[in-house]
Amino acid sequence: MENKPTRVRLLDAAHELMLTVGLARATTKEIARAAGCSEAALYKHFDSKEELFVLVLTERLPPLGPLIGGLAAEPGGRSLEENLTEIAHRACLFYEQSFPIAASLYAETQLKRRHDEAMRERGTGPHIPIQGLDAYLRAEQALGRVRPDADTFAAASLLLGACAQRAFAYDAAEERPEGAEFAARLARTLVAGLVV
Amino acid sequence: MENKPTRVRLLDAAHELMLTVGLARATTKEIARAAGCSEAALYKHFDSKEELFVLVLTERLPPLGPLIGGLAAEPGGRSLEENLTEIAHRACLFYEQSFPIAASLYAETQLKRRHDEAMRERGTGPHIPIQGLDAYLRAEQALGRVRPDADTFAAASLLLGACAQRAFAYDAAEERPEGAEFAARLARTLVAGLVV
DNA sequence: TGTACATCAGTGAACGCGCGTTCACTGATGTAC
DNA sequence: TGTACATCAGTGAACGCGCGTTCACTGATGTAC
Repeated sequence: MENKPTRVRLLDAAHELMLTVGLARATTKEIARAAGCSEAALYKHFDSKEELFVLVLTERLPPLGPLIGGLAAEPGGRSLEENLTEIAHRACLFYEQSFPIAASLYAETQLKRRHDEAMRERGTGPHIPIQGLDAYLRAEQALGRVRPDADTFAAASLLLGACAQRAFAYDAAEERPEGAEFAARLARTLVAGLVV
Repeated sequence: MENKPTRVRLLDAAHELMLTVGLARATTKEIARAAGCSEAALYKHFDSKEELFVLVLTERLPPLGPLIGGLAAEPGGRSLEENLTEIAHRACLFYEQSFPIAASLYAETQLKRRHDEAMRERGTGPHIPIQGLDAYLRAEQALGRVRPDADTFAAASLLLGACAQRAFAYDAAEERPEGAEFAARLARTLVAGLVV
């Protein structure tokens, strides 16, 4: 198929199938076929189908936490609203990509528990980006660019929550709001508030 | 088991198993066992396992849209922040209950498409509450209780997004924020904004 | 009231199928002397 | 250089199992005369 190593082709194929047909129909037969090798070859590279899935989850889903953590380390720079817009934009892209796969774990609660455990041990997880954004906002607060009595955790939850929900709320609808513009609108609204 | 009709016991059992072991392991054998009848009886009441699942999805998941729609019809009353707190609180409970089941559809994209189609035809779906809250905020805007230049759609996305994300972001963590307090913090932050 | 038949909710046992996994094997490449 | 053996990535065919589904059947209840 391609000239990548078989192991990589198998991870690619599993990832692709999890997105297109879903976890439940991503069978070893289909994965092997998409990777251009035999099912037996799959078992030369991975102990089990479940191990392959866990590796896709931990290796293929891009981390959002570090990205936000970096910003928290050096607040200031461009305006608060500009920084929040960029964070929201990246979060939109991140959730768009990772949500469908992460969500499908709810169909296999046992696999989900195993994955949750693995994330907890590695100190990561879906609540980490919220913590990171919270930390960034507190750093801005220290610089006087955020109101001293503002609830930074609630603000972080609002911004990232909207980006995450965007990934699934428009699946049944015609189309979802475009990421960049959506991010800018969220940031502006969060910064300014609803009343004067 | 209980003295409800068999059909209802089967729906209950399917619902319960979807939550506990997940869609993938909610087999006809287990559902029948939990309902206290034979697998054959299941097929007397439902054409297929998939039909049973679709019925759980459409009949058992409480609607959030109407609840918010009702508020939009009569804005005013208590303060804006109080109204938003109540909406957020109810949204937290709603997503907590429905998210795990709705998410597991991502593991079976074919079943998901069928369910998306059914929702579209009934004029419902996960984006409807956002529209409803948007409409409510515009009504408050007309009353002068929301800034005239505020982005009501962005605000609705922020508030409900945070409530939805709460349902899944804390699964791997120790515990999730308590709903009522979380709702109040979100509402206050959204109303007031981050800068003066 | 008794008899004959119809309807209904439900069952135990079997069916075929597709799944994850393993088996014995192959052909190509590397290595020791 | 030739020979003998080791290693390695990979295969085709089979395995047993659990799944969704169907089959022929049962016992209880209703109904006509």
